[in-house]
Amino acid sequence: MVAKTSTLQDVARVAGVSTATVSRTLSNPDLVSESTRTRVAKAVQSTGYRINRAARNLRTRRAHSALVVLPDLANPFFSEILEGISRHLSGRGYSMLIASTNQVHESGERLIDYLDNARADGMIILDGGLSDDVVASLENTPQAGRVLFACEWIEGTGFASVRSENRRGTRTAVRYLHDLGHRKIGHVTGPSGNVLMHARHDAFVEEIRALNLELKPEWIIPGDFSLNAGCRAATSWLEMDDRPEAVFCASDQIALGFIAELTRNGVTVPDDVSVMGFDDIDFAEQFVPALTSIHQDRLLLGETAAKMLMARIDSPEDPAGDHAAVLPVSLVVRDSTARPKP
Amino acid sequence: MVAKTSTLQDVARVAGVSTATVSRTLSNPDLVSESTRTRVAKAVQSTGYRINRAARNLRTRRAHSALVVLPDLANPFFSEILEGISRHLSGRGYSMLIASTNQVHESGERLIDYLDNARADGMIILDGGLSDDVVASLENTPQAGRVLFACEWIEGTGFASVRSENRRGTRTAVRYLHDLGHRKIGHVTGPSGNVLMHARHDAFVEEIRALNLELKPEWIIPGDFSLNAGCRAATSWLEMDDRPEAVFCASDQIALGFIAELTRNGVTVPDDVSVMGFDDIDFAEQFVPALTSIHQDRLLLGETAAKMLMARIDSPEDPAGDHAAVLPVSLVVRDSTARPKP
DNA sequence: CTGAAAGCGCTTACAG
DNA sequence: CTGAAAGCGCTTACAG
Repeated sequence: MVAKTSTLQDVARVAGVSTATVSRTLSNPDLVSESTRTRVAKAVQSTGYRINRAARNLRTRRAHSALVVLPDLANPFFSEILEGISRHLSGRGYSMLIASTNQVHESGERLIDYLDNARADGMIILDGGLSDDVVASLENTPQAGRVLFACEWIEGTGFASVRSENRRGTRTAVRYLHDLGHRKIGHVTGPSGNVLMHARHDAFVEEIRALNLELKPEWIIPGDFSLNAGCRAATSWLEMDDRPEAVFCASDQIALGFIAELTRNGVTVPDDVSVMGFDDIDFAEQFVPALTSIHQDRLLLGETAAKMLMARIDSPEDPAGDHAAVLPVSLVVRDSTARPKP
Repeated sequence: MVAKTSTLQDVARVAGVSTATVSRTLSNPDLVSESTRTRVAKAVQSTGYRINRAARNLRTRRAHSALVVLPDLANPFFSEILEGISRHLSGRGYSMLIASTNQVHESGERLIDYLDNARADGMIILDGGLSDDVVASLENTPQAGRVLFACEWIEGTGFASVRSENRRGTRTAVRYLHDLGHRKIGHVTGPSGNVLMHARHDAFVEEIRALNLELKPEWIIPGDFSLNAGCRAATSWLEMDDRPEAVFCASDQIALGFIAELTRNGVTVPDDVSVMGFDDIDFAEQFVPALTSIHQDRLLLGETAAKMLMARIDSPEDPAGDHAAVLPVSLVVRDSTARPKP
């Protein structure tokens, strides 16, 4: 149909007005008389005009896009957060760019380049494990206000952030296991150095103390957030002389790997040991046994992050809304936890 | 450090050369004398110059980014494909934009706008379920050569595509179940109308016929690719008078839901029924029982798609490489399949 | 309400 | 090997 893409000039010529008027009609129709408006509309129709974003971006000094940074694209934990972010962004006419920290690193690119290069107006970072120099580059840029952390964060920095109630969720989990009647409760942690690992580990210990429960050092099993870490933790558990009768895992993936490995070794969950996770990923409900977990609203987390970022892009010095948001979590009881056997 | 972003002009001034020379030095160092090169390099250093992509994009008529279109961002099936795509793209200095078909639809945007707006130089579509008018708009644009389908495709169109060996994988699965000794084999299908559903369903029926096996109509259980579809299929299976003793599911998610629901009903896999999936997602290995499946190399699929797209962006009329690629799949035997009980 | 004109920051024939 | 100049396609004070 349209052989060549037409420009504002073409539309102006057809409509018999200036390019300025066409531009106004498109971005600010109120400034233009109704007759002009309809004339331009027709010209846009007949020419099949589409705005050239590169030109607009250059002129307005806006990229009209935001970058989302993940530690690892292959991790399904993030997909629903992306959905939430994308939903808000696309509603505002923004595009969503995606990059993973390992790839940015590999390709020799720097994260800050996305901002400096005018490729993105802001970024949402889902990785609290950035190296010190990357963090420094982010802090020392005039655009630091347009950098936001979600899920994870970096202690001691001033970046805006969104996260879930990690501490409260953890304490709720421990209390629930305690309420069931368990007195010997263990914990499989996230990766050492990770902020979520710390938040959940510390809250775990606090609640254990608050409940006056025994806590043997070996009941804290170091891991990372993966299925494999759960499998390894199960091996540790099996080798213990004095085993915890309930285990709170720092992620659902850990919990599922833990249960799978136990099942392979003839241990039954929850009859022999109660197991809980954190996150409430889709599979938690379908696993056998279905996993008791702490639910994170990942969609809301993504939407909130996008909303906060847009506020900061719109007015960097005085953004509307919060600088930090902490989203509620909830206990979801399923079949992987039970009262201890008498 | 750098108060204001500096431009090519600033660098030129500091280096005492023209902007043309700076530009050449940066993009085509060979065209420039060594002394100039070092002088410019120093000036770039001292000014903290970063190229403005919007300006370059406008001038070169390239967005230097590609769009990846998913049916649904929340589906973890795609995450590893994204990793593969992103890996190749970032190596070429391209950014990756992500959009989901439902959101594009909701926000009133059209897919083709990404191309028309000069936001993306090409797109990789992972959704064969686009509506007819969307497909038509894609076909009728001069940029149709820069649209590529991956995983799924649309029958009767000329778009380039990458996919896995769906038919061979399916026939391999059926033959494997037959080799184990099963003679009554059922199939839970993907969503009706989906190209993958058709490919796998048709190949299933063909192989059953080739092996001269009985196939009762009710042994073909309609589903979609989800866990829930698997649960529903299990209910159907439980209600049958004459049950298939082995079931090939069109996706791993189906297979896992199927097994979970059977387990809840006291049926043991593989003792009472053998179950297979397709995809070999991460969870397949960790499920109890670990799932026998057909492995798709999703990372390679993503990389191949990106490579093909880049070839088409580089030379639209005569792209290097294939117009269609079909990637090998492989059988992964685990614990969800076994010989029939005597 | 509308237009002429400048300019966003690059790249690239063209000429030397 | 290098520079002057045009131009990519928009937006936006400024003036009327």
